[in-house]
Amino acid sequence: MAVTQRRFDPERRDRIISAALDVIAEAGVAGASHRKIAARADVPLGSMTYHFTGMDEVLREAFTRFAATIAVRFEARMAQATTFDEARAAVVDLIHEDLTGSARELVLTQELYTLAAREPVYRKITHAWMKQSRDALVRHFDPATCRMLDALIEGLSLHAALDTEEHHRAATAEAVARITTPAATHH
Amino acid sequence: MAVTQRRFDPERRDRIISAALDVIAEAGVAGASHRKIAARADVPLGSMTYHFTGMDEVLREAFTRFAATIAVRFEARMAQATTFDEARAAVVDLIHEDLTGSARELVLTQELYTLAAREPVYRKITHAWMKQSRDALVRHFDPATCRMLDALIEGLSLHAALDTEEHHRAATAEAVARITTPAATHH
DNA sequence: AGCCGTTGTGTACGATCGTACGCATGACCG
DNA sequence: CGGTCATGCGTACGATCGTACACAACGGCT
Repeated sequence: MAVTQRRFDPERRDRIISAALDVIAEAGVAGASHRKIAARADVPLGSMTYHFTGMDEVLREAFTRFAATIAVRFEARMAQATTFDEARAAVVDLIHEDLTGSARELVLTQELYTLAAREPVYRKITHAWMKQSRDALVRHFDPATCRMLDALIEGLSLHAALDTEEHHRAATAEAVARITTPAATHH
Repeated sequence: MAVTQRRFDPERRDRIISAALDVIAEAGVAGASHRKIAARADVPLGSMTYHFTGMDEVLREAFTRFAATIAVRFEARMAQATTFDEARAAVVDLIHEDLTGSARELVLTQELYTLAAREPVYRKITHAWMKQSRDALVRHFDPATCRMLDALIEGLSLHAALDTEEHHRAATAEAVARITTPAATHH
């Protein structure tokens, strides 16, 4: 019956990972089960244990892909900028366009951080993500500033996403301007 | 005989909430169950449904208490400062002493944020927390700066906690100095 | 063409979950 | 001092979970 196409289906594994991200976005890591993910990916339950050693492996691969996706967009956004001012503007765009809009991405990011807070394995993923972000920034700013700016982006995005009142671009731009301006040395 | 004191035992409810925080810190919201929490609090399973309508209520009260605890410490730290420079130093201390050290608090914070990212009910808790933090800052900085500084604190704490390499106080101090120094106006 | 081994699937089991509900227990009042 | 009723507990049930394992389905080799 033209049905199964069982051997050599590399797409199956990918579909499971995508489905896992969907399920996690909707129900959280807490609510993600082999059964739900299998149903969402339209694969039999047995496929889960066949393709993955356990839920941990699914989560690790899912979040690795997720982090890579976001990081690539981050890099693309920063690569467009050529001048210092454009770089600053790009950061503001990044916070307001990319990192704030989607509830799905906010949720997935937080789920990942929660895992990373508890288990070092997931921290590798966040660490790679952070490094990739800083590498995208270092073309425009000095290394020390990159760290501060990266942290500021993180905080502003999170607060903008969780806060009820709207955050204005002007305020973000001001914050970015400040953090990228060396303070007068004093002692 | 002063023993069981079944009626009017307000301590029981509190113990359950404390136990819930312990369990969540260890096993995450995902791994927290009525049974585990009851066992940890040394109360019968039936007490869970008796004192709370469901897990949601337990989580809400637990995280409300947690957020209040952290916020109070935040306020205490900031209240010690009298001058502008002391306030800046207090912020640096806050990041390095209070917010980075404990794995338990990192985990609980992230678990809360994850819930807040998905459900508005929990966002009320984070919102109140953020407001309380900003109120503690506003004695020393202007409102706009408070928002930026609050976001910076969030980002720096998170990155310091998740990053493998050590973050130095000097870098934090520099970031705080920058964010609390108005940028030269330009247009 | 027909066997064979790899690849993938269906199912059944034991554990654990939240919740409902009947009953013990002790406080309070007459 | 004893009856009554709100308070709190033990237990049992149905649902859902991850996983093991027997077996179906096919490509390749002779």
